[in-house]
Amino acid sequence: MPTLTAAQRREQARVEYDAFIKGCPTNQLLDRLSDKWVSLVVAALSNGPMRYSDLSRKIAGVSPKMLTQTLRALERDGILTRTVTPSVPVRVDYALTPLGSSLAGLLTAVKAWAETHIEEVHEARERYDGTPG
Amino acid sequence: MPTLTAAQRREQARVEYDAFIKGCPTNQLLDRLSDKWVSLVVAALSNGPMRYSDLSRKIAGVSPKMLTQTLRALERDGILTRTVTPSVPVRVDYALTPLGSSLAGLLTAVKAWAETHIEEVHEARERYDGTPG
DNA sequence: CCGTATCCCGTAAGATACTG
DNA sequence: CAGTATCTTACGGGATACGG
Repeated sequence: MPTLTAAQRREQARVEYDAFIKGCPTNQLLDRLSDKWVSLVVAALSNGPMRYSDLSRKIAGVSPKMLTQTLRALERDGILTRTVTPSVPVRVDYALTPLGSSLAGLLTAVKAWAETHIEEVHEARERYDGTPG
Repeated sequence: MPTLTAAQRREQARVEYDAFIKGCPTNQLLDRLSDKWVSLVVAALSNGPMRYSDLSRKIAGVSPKMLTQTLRALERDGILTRTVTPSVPVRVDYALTPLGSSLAGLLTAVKAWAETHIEEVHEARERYDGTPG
């Protein structure tokens, strides 16, 4: 392997990395799951099906755009189902699939971890911020 | 409660939401954890301490900026420690704290979920993409 | 070797208005 | 009610060069 610039090495590393995650799709999915709205939507639905307006109310501050975008992505991945009832007005229900439920369990565990350890994190931050140097 | 515009209601909802996560800091931490680089760094360190250059090699494609930024944030939150050995050249080791290790366990579980269910996700995507309308 | 500092750009995502 | 369409803006994040 000849001499490479830092940029070339980084580029090559990225290509190898991309190739790697084709065989080991962990990082692809981790990427998808590392999304604020995904966590919130899945957590919200873990208590049972919800309508679009229910979700937009529960996940306060979410714009219709992001909510729809997130719901579509999760539907595509088989995490949740979208059920349209052609009444007037239209009614749409979102529910976790069994696949989604199993994921919700893990995200709930992370949520519980946050609840349990938030004080330690706060103390760590004060310690860190208070350190002069 | 008087009539509010959609914007006003959204604004108010966001304020309440912010107030809510002050008492229930779950979402704050979830936000922090919902980061691609956080997941990768914590996962990388779950096998033991690593030096800066080790991390930048293992987490292929990461720029020095993002790596440092992520490491500092996690250090501040007490997730990992940064140990400088004043040799020449300088040596810096990063290691998970017990707090970080407990988190790593959960993230590993999510990672395992991804590995287990990636095929289902792929099938779901093909089904979704193949659906004409 | 371990970063910091700077520039810069693409895009994620919020606000807003409108439709079936 | 359940979204779509459009504009705009902030900022995440990459490239690069340099300092301790």
